[in-house]
Amino acid sequence: MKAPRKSKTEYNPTEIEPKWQEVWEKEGLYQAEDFSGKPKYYVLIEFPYPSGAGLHVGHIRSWSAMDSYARKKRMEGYNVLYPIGWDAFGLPAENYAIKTGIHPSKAVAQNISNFKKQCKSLGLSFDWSREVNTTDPNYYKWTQWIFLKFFEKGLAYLSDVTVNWCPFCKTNLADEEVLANGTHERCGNPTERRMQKQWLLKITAYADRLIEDLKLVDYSPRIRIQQENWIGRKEGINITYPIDGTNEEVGCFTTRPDTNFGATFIVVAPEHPIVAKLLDGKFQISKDEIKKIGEYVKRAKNKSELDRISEGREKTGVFTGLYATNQLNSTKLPIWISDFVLGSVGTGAVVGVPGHDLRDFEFAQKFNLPVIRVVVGSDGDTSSIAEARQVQEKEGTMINSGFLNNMDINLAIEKIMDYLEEKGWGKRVVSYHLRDWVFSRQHYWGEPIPIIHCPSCGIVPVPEDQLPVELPYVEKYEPSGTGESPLANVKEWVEVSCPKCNKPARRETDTMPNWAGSNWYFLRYLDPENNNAIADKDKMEYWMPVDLYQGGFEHTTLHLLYSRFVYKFLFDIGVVPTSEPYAKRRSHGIVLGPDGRKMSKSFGNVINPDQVVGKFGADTLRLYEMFMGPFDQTVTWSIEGVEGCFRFLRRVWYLSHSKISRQKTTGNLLASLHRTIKKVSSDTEDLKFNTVVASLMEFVNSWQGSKNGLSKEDLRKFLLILAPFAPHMSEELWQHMESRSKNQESGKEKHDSLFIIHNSIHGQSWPKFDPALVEEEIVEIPVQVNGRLRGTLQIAKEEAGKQSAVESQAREDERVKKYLAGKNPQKIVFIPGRLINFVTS
RNA sequence: GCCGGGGUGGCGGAAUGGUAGACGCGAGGGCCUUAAGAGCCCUUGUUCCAACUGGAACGUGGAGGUUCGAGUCCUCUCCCCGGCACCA
Repeated sequence: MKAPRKSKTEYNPTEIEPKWQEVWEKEGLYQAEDFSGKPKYYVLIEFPYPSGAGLHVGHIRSWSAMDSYARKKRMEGYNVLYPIGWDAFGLPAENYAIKTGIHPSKAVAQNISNFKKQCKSLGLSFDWSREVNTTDPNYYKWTQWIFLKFFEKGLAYLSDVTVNWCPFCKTNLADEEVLANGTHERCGNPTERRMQKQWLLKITAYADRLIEDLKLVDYSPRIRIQQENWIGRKEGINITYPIDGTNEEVGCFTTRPDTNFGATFIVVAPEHPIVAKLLDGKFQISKDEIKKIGEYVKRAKNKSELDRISEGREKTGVFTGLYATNQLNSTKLPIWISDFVLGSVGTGAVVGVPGHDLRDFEFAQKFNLPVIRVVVGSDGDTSSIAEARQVQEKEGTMINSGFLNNMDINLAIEKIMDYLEEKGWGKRVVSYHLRDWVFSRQHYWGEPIPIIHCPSCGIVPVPEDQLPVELPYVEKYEPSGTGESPLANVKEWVEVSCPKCNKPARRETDTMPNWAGSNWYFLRYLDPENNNAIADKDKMEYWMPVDLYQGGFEHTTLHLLYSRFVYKFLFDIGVVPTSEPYAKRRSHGIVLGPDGRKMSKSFGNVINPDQVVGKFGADTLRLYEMFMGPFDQTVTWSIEGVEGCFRFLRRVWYLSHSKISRQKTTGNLLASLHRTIKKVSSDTEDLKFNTVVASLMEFVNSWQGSKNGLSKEDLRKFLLILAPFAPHMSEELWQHMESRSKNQESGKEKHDSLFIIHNSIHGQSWPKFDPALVEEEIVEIPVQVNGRLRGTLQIAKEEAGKQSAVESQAREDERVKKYLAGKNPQKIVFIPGRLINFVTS
């Protein structure tokens, strides 16, 4: 065949890619249409924090995969919404401002423009007309509005919370800023914990619904399980123990009341109310003891992370001198104080059952408290107190437990709960691992909390018509040094008059956490310019819920849970139309550097996507990111792999110019095309992008190996299924074909994009496969003797379904004969069209 | 410790309980070329027996089990990664 002109055979992505990006943008190809008659499909990716480092190849993995998915959906006739925006509040911008004096908004704008440029150079089909930015006052006006609604409904409240404090930097720290050894990541000094008034959101009020409604959505199992575990719902009972010689009692939460006959002590947290009363001298204990207790409590409360880590699990504690009574068996339980009991968990007090709980056992050992065994495990171990191995069994039988004896523990749990409730000694309760959500930050670069503190009226919400409370422009971003946000230093902003009584008052100077803006951004895409509401109701009605939400595993617990909570709240107050925001959630694995380590500047293993695009083009990069490995698993970057994808595309380019037949596509190649259409269709739907790419490659291999090549009609079909994965090249080749055929007809120059669906003569839409062609004419049937492969038959499709035909032909095979050795099989397993197995023994 | 994910050639990885290793990379050989590059063709799990056609055994972290048949299902166990971590 004649070699085509060089310019046509040379695959030059850097030339064709920017060209089509410009055309697509000019024609607004990816703008979603509100209220379109087509079925809607909302694909959501997690909007990025626009860091100074630019796009990470990890972003690109997720976004180009979803881009392919969105493109395919469009080609199938859906009205697809695939938007992007910027989650631009956050510490890095603030730290950068402290270092350089450059205002965060300026740095952020710069980073966004860089991100945008990078996105566009990848040909991602985002609807840029709906771009949102959490730091835009028109956006955060609504973040603040949501807060006011929470406040109005009593779900936002102020409370004393322990915070991480760096005494050296004089600032509060987020948990992420405190290293595992308890030091501040920036300055390396030990951090402390101290109490501070903070705003909290009552997410615990939604705990049950957040679990329950997981049934309504399609999340992958591991995501669902992680959410359930994070919420950590536990059914148990609060048992009360009267304190001897007082009118006081102490309540302990437990999930294992069956073991209560084995209780030998009670431990309360240093924060427990009874401790304060003790120190106030409300009970009859000596001054010396009070002093001792006071010292322990003080030490425990001030204990820094560093101290706690260095102590490990070593138990500490102090005896209060008080005893409580276990009303079940009238045992006296000494009351101790120890910091292994957390004030914020359960009732802040635990009943010690050292025979059946590891921590209680360690505590008992340390302070010589008795250990009683009340459950026998399935191993029949009844070892006595002295050698008691600590056991936290899941099943077993009760002993030493009065009326519970010989019962299965699960039955015993029910029985004793009934009994305790009947006697008025306990009350069934549900406890959660989930805590209320601390919603204050003492930083500059966040949404101001729209609250005013008035000396006479107290806490006063900023009236809605005064939103947004804009972040003032400041000169200094350094923390105030008192633990307040830098905003506290902006006198003219802080000092306002009270909206209620008009007297002088002060603004709240705390700002919201990074999560605030990202809780509801997917709603703003639906109506980004709206000044009267979060978004127009009809638009939300049309688009919600998000059909597919795709993001990283690291956001499974926090962001996903928080945003579901906020959305449910908005549903309850009638703002949004559905009870769950995301119909389907899938997560992707992270991309590691070529050395198998997490990409990081300090390792020098960061892959710069711009360089890859510059060398190989966006199509290659996108294809490779999907080919690397299973979408939901961690993958390692490989430069050789990128080259392989480039080679593949170049081969497509070459074959499209050279191996085209005037006749219809025949035989294997035709069957291969239809099989590929089938595979690409279903695997894309299942987000199995690595095998999508593999099947495209497989097809191109058979194209290359074919005698006559593809017909033009079938080349079009191939380009259509390639298009979501290599959009630029597909469009270029498509247009090239169009102009060749149309120039002959009409000489018309401009042609419709491959991505526009209309019922043209070429049927520009996602191609359908012919089921008849997908089936092989001649199939291979493996023949086994005793489950071992001894031969394969080539047999016509319709014959392969008949046992008689397959069996007789199989018996003819020399090797099969040899292994049967003249014996008649005792059994023949025949799976029609799949396999035959002779069983002789 | 708890929860989750994973372990398959030299490497990344395929595989509705039914021919393990698709596809890509790497490697070896050949063609093309003045040469280099690119491209094209062949080979490529291990071991052994054959010797150019082929055949056998072993083989999916390990040990058992279910099954005509197990990478896939069950039990136990080891290792790696991620998250949480004294949560009663």
